[in-house]
Amino acid sequence: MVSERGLEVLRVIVQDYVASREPVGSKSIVDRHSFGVSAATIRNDMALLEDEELIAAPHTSSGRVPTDKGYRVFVDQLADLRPLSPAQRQAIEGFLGESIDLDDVLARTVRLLSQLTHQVALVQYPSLASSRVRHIELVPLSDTRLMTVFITDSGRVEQRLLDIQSPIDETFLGELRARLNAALVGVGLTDAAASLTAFADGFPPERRHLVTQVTSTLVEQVLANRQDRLLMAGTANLARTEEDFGGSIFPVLEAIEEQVTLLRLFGEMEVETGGVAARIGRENAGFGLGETSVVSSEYSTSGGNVARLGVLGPTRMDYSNNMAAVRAVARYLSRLLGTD
Amino acid sequence: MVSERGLEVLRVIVQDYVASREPVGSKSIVDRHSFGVSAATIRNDMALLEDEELIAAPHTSSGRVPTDKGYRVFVDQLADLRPLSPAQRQAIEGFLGESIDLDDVLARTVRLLSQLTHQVALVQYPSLASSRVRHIELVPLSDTRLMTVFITDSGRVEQRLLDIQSPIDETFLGELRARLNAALVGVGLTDAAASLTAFADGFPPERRHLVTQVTSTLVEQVLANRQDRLLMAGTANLARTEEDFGGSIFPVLEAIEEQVTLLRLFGEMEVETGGVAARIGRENAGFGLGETSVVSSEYSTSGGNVARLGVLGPTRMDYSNNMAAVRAVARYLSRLLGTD
DNA sequence: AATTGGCAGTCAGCGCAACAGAGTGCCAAC
DNA sequence: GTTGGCACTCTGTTGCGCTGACTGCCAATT
Repeated sequence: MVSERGLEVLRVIVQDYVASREPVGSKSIVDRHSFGVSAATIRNDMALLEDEELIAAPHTSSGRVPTDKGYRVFVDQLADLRPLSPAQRQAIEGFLGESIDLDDVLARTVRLLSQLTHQVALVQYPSLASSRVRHIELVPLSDTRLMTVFITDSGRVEQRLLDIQSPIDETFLGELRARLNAALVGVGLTDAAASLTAFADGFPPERRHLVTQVTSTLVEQVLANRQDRLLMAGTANLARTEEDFGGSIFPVLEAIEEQVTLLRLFGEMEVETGGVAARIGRENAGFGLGETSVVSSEYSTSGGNVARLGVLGPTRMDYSNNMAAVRAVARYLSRLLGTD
Repeated sequence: MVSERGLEVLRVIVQDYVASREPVGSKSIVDRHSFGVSAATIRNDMALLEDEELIAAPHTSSGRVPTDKGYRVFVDQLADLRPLSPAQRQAIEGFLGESIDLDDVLARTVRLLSQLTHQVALVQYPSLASSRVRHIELVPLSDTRLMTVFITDSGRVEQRLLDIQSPIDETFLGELRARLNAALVGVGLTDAAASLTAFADGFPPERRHLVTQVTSTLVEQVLANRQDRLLMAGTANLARTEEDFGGSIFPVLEAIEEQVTLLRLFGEMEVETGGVAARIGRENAGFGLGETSVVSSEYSTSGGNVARLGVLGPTRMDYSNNMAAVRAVARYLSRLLGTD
């Protein structure tokens, strides 16, 4: 069994390795940290840690490096998430405080997060599964063009253009608008599609065609809204930390472009201590990201929607700092969007 | 002076070097191409090409590599832009043909272009400097929330949310909407901001506050619209071609994230032969992209707006293929958006 | 004047051997 | 449980010589 001091040794191995990118040996541990014991003792502890597969030696005679399992223990038991400094805190508030609308808030958030962590930052748009229709607007642009605008109570707005055959009858458009809103405002997105498909039935045959065109466009908009989107920033950090990705960042860049992968990954993350979750190294192998870790947390909006935000980087990353930053930003964002 | 055959030698050096990534020597040239002369003769030609600084030798005794100037001559005089194959052409039409709206067209375009060229693809949103206001819509969302929607004749739609103090008077809102549209529809974006600042003067003092709030939001939207945006795809290709970027793709990823840089670069590009322009290697040094080339072309929309689209990759890229692809996509896109 | 074969010279890349340095594992002693 | 000591292992570096690829030049040829 690994002793108390053994875990402490694991902690400094993780810390030193993350800081220096070099395998850490028993000698350098006693030099840099005051354990009050000799290098030989540390060596004994390290032998135990190696038995538990928490650390490993790249070559027969070199220092040790944390394994994925070692990082896991570090994250779960050893990392101290000290709160951000007041200055950092103030930076967050100052930076996000000036935002105009939801898009702007999230765009600022993702940049902020990448600056705080020096990693690739990810922010998921609030999932709209549980949000409701707030308003539907039909705007005639010309004789044969119509714009449909679709607004949810989480502040998301989506518009689409629509070409129609016959010239638009303004009066009828007003009636259609009123009836659409009457039928849909307050309805959850999951049910909205169903309501829409039956909607045209209540109209006289000569109107059906137009109404069906409009409702099917709206159905598309509902479905498009359900698909989550992802914002990203800080991809240049991948080049900086390239060696840590086992030689090539190609699969990482691919996953980033293929947002679906990252969304699935987010979806599999569970909330853990302090609301911050981490997926480490090979735990992501199924996504082609075996040398990559993701740290994420949930945030919530006034509508009761939840979404995730986090950072992605090499397995060898500064978990303490990144988890603290993710937690702080998630909390602040929840507060900002909650008092809506 | 460089002879006719000398230029032919330059062409095969560029082609072979791009294909193999290895300096090409006189022997391999006579082996792979039928010049009908001996290696010594080719060597004489190569000596001349070197005098003109069109090629260079990495080491005293190795094959030659094109210089930036060599690529420039290749692009301007030697590259044959054979049209795409019917199959490729059909792929373009099939892929872009199904698009729904402007956003969707451009998103598909950029992905298509990166697939055709295996490089990072860039598509600029149509510059709105020369486009006009088509419609303004004010949508009350609740007692104290208003959404402003701003539509241009190039099909761009932008919305913003607005909190106001006093409850909204629906009738007045209708009047405001009508007067805004009367004053602005058809006005160019460059003049719209000016019209808006004076707009509130025509209203009674008790209405001024609300009107000013609305108009200043609209001014913001006008200005935001003038800022060009850029879509990108295929960044994973940077990892594939990494060695060609002098070791690190960091500055490239940085420039990509800092869209302003790329937009300035686009802005400096002149149209050349066949409508396709290229900026090669050190010509981009001012942007921190000294080992990067950009191939781009213009496309136009029905509103008379023009914007650029292109690809970005290492100096050592397949200019023939990329220029042909950029030209074809730009032409097809112009046709698609022109018959609007 | 252009082309050619021949030949000496240059340099990168590779394999090999030797070496220094860092770190471990183990053991006997405390 | 802890410590100092010692033999052992392995990496990374350096120096050396060799090979192969190419060039540059020259004198001969067409």
